[in-house]
Amino acid sequence: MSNAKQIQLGKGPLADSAAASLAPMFAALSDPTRLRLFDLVRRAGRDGICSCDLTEPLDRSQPTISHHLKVLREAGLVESRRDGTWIWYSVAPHALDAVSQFIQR
Amino acid sequence: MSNAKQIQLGKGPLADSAAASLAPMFAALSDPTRLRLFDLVRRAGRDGICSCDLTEPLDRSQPTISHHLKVLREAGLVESRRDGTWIWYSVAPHALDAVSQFIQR
DNA sequence: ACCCCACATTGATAAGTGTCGATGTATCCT
DNA sequence: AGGATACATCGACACTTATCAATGTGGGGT
Repeated sequence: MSNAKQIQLGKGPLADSAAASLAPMFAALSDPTRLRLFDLVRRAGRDGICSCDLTEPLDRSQPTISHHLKVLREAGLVESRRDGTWIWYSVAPHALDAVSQFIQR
Repeated sequence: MSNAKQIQLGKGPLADSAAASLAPMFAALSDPTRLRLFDLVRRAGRDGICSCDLTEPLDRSQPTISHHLKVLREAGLVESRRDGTWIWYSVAPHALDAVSQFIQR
């Protein structure tokens, strides 16, 4: 199932509900560490990237990375897939569609 | 003079400095009230919109709106122009260029 | 000079956030 | 079963933030 929210961006002023749905996505990208984290995941493409390969390049503790990944996941920007001991993260399909739609409008 | 930061988005992983420059822009849009505020300013086009016309539709106090406008201004997203007693806000040129560039990359 | 209006700033408060060490949990291997 | 590894959760801390009432500021108008 998809975690993506259906955000209705009509032609009129931005609705209260649309703003409430959009804001968390921007919030998920509002931290430098999380931005780089998302960038690393995105670069990994379809296969995704193992969480264990994210801790070192970002110079943060394992719990901190885990926390940020959770934020990205709950914002619907990334997905996780379990593979034995490892967990692979990849960009959720249409992750940035709503954001992109708002930006160019 | 322009308040826009020159953000270098190369081909490699998102640099620490780029993330640090980009994050505040996302942060400026990470609040529902501020999102709608920015949307209202953007809809006003070149002429801009008076601050006094923003308080009522957003259902927030005057100091709160003033605070949010300051955040948007310091993020380089909007500009202000004084006209007697009133202050007119408009979208800064190329305001969302860096954000847009990051999104589609 | 005076008052009114538009807006900014201050101070306060409640809530949220980034970070880490410690601990918990799940999976694999032997 | 027992140990090792990958990841999540908890608890704590310092810091930030969204909000408002009260107050400050600065430009008209009379």
